[in-house]
Amino acid sequence: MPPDLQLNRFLPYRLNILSKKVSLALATRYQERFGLSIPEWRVFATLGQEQPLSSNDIVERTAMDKAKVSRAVNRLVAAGLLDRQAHPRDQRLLRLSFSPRGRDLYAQVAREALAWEGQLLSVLTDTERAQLWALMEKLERRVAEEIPASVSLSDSLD
Amino acid sequence: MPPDLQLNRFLPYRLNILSKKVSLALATRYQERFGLSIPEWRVFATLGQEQPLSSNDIVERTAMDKAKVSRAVNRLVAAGLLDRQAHPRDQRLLRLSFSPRGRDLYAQVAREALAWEGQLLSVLTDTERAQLWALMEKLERRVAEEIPASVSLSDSLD
DNA sequence: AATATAACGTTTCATTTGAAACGATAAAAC
DNA sequence: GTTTTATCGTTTCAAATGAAACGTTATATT
Repeated sequence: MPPDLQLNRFLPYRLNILSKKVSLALATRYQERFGLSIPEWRVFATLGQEQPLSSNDIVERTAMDKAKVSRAVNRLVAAGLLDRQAHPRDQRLLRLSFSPRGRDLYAQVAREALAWEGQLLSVLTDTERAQLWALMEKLERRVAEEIPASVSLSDSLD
Repeated sequence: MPPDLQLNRFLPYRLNILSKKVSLALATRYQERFGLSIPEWRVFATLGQEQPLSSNDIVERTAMDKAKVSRAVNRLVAAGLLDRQAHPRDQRLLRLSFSPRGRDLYAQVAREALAWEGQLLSVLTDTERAQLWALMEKLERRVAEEIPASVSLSDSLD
């Protein structure tokens, strides 16, 4: 008897679809309004958390691979949105930070991203939001144990 | 004052990371054990739900674009895992179904996928699982309203 | 019926991707 | 202090990607 795999009740599948829809809806906005690609937005948002960061810091925080980060950073620097300096004590590292224009743009994009998230989450009560975070954290911890140590998160996924 | 966007409390970001980890953990298994790429596995799993299907049916059900589906189907047919016939009443459509070997392989892969999902979900109680489905469904319905009609889900995402 | 329009799946082609090689710098081993 | 090993970021190159063009078949319009 074949196993009964119901795709629309299969967590990896549903998670992929939901994540894709959310990313797409949001990406459409900041691409059209701010001219940022997804990798660029991710670099940007990461620097919004903490500055300065090296490229490698961004790789670790975003699960993008280092070539992709390198390219996104180069585009942002070329666009005058980031400043790139050498780290004074370790010449291998970059010290990436917002330029004045970058900081302004970040403020705009972040404001809009938060507003958008608010609209999305408005279908959930406070209790449900708390549940959502708790569930996602449990799953994330569990799946981290499942991932073979040899595999990098930044590996290709489809 | 800049908006306070905490990335690890920003749903699109966390959803992306979780989905990526889950897909990666699972993909690693069926790539190594069964030689299936992610697009191939998705075609396979879709046919596991219902047979026969046209390529276009698979496009709609998986949110992959039609070129990707075309390629995955061709590889699976070449590997002797799928049968491809012309639809009797509409020559434009394919009638895709498992070959005998494909059906056997699907049974194996599906069994393993379900077992793996079971391990993942074992960190949640029955109540929590029910919550998870309910929350994901609410979010998915909400985000569907947000996506501009002009944008296709199968568009590039990163 | 003849013509125009639309739908399906493949192919083409320019772009994106990421694994691996690379040069440059720093840390570790000896 | 010299040599080896490791780390950081860029570049290279082959493979994957998807938008658009295409050939084929079906449907709509006239």
